[in-house]
Amino acid sequence: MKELVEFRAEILKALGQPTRLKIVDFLRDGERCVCEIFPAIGEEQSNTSRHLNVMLAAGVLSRRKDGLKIYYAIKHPEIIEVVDIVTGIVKLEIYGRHSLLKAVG
Amino acid sequence: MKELVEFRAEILKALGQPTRLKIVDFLRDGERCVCEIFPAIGEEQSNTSRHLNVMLAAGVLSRRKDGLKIYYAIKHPEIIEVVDIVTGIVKLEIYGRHSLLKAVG
DNA sequence: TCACTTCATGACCATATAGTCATATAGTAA
DNA sequence: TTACTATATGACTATATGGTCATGAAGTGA
Repeated sequence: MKELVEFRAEILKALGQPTRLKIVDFLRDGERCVCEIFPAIGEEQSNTSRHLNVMLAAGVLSRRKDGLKIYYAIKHPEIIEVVDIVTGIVKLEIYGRHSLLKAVG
Repeated sequence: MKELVEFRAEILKALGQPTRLKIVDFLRDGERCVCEIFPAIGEEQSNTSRHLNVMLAAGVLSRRKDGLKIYYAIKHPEIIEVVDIVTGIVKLEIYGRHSLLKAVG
């Protein structure tokens, strides 16, 4: 059986890729079909489909079928929290690096 | 210049690997030197060193030298938050899957 | 039936990653 | 100096990943 640490890593890894993060950002306001997602993030449909599947498998997204369209949504609101906290950390990091640059040169 | 989305992905990716997650878990209580970390997580010294470097570069860990030893610590308390939230999500996921298994057969 | 739309997937390629082993580097202490 | 400890890194291997292009599968509607 898969270890807890591997499940945790799988979720974080699923979120730790620029294209997938863009998808999560786009899904913030609610579910969207693939046909809306891939133009919004500027990626090919096939590539988008693969990334959606990675996040679906990790438990990051959920999926709903409606006729021809397949709607993906963020599965747990906690995912948004995680992404927001990380965004905050990045801002701290960037501020820190800029201050350092200023201090050095 | 690197995009914000890439910084965010870098942090999440740095956390999204079982060996690195074990390191973060071990560093919860405060800084530790490499010589404490690698036996604690059961990995080789060289491999541990590489993973520490990945997290250092991503801004997940900080580093402090003291004589021969190098102490690593979690750089931002928010990292712990992220990891904890993800652990919560995993528990929801595992519960969901088990319920499904029970419901199915 | 046929044409069309939406999404998933097979085949493939280039690159990245995790890990191992041996070695280099830096600091300590005799 | 020499010997030792702690950490980092070069060289390498096997596998994973992200992406593209072409095609398949499923649903819709004429």
